[in-house]
Amino acid sequence: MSELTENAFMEKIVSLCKRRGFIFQSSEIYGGINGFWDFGPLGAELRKNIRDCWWNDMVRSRDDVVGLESAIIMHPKVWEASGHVAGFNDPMVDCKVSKQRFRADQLFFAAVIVDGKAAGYVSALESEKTAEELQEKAETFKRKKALAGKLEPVQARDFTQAKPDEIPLIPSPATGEAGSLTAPRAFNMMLQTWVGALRDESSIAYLRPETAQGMFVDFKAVVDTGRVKIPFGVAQIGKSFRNEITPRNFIFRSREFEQMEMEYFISDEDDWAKWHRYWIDWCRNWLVSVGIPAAKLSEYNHPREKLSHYSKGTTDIMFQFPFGAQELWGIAARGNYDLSQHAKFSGVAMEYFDDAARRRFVPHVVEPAVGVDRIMLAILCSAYAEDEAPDEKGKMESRVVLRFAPRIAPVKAAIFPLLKNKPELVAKAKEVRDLLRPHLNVFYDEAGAIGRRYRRQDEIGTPFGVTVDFDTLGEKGDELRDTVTVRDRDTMKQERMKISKLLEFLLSKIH
RNA sequence: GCGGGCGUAGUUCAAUGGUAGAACGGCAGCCUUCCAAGCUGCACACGAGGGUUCGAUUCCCUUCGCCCGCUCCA
Repeated sequence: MSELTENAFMEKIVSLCKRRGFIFQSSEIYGGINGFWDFGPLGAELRKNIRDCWWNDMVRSRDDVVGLESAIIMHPKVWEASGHVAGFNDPMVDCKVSKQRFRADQLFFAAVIVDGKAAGYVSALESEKTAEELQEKAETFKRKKALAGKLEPVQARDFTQAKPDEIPLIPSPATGEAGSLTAPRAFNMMLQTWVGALRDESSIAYLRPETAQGMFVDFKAVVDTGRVKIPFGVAQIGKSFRNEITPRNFIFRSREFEQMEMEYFISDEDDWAKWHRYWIDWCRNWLVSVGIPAAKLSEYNHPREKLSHYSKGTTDIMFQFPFGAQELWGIAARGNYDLSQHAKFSGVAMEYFDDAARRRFVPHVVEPAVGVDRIMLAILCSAYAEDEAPDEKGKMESRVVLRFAPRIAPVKAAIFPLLKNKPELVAKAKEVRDLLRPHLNVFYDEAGAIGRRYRRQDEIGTPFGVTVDFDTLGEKGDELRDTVTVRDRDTMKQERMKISKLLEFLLSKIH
């Protein structure tokens, strides 16, 4: 696809999601708020299905994974231990001309002083020889300006020490020209609030930027009570918050999002790479099981030099979004960094005692982390299709259809009376609805021509349409009495079956 | 956060310095024996705030939001 059609494709997804009640801009009546989304009736169903599938497959179907729901707001020290507080408080400086951004404490500058008078400023980024670089730049500066006199040795300072009246005079390391640098600003990606009656430094708390820390902080509690044996995992689904500078690409990057994370604890002597691979494969298979085509998935291994010092390896499962291949699921081997950090900060030993080996150790961890929102978007992008369907007169017309995997579809089956002005059809159709409703999310619709009703369901991805017609009532004899037609969303083919077989049939297709 | 583009019914679009139309969609009714049929009726919009003006959806400013490109993504 060309760039234009990729963008057009996204716009179709966005407007379908709005039109059919999957996704709304948050607070729309007040003009909206950037980076937050609401999920309408069908969106809420779709997300519930995503969460339920994950939870069933990740937790309930396994002997070695247990669930957890930790609080969104935790003790502020959690985020000091995890590194989020320090990592988020770096003051940053923007160059308005080059659009580059620098950490203020890594951007150095010095006044050029000739014969005791300040002639201007030079700047350089932190390196092994920042001082020499500044000295050389000062000499070049003096030569270019043809200044006579004695150049004093430069005194390097970092940008956090720049006085407000100096900032406009300091050249950008990117352009060499002064006047384009902003004052240092702190970019703290954590949303914060105050807990309790007082609003001061001591009452600051953060909305979690990831759910993972809950599993680490509660590690001992789970081990002591959960009857778990290494290797084992702790899984959690929940909202997380990051004050993203640029939320973009619909729900791909937002400020409030929902994560599904699992920390798989293994022995420090176990082969982490084996488990890393195991979970990458598990995640890929799971994605395929919810209807994401394997052909749109790829893997990206983070290069060693870019990994955090504690990380042994991180692999992202990438999905080919309309706006490019982007991270969908990150599988990180985090060593024992997190547990060790919490042991250090809390003073509580984060160890596991291996009864068989009579040995105590800090487990290592492999973490598959994914967002409900990104999976939802990947599913929507994978499912969207336009094909041809015949109209009443047999003429081909284009049809919009969401080809959701049945297990993920918000509505599993729609129930229709062929005509709504025939009370017998309506009554029978409602009977069928009531038969299925305790087991499946079904939708009853009698408004409009039957073809229109099929199309409406196509657009929201309902895999099956069940129609009650005159044959159901026995118009053509007992052979067909109490049979209905079941129409397949993708093939548009119909199959007639006994109402008594209907539930069994649908369940077999859906699970 | 920076630069560019854009904000009109649910959606996709039109028109206009004198307070807005269409198509599709929605709802109700009639009709209709399987793929968006037809007829009738109904509801629904100028993102927000300020300014200029006798009068602003239209011009200007601000703001919010969306899209694109940078940046960011620990």
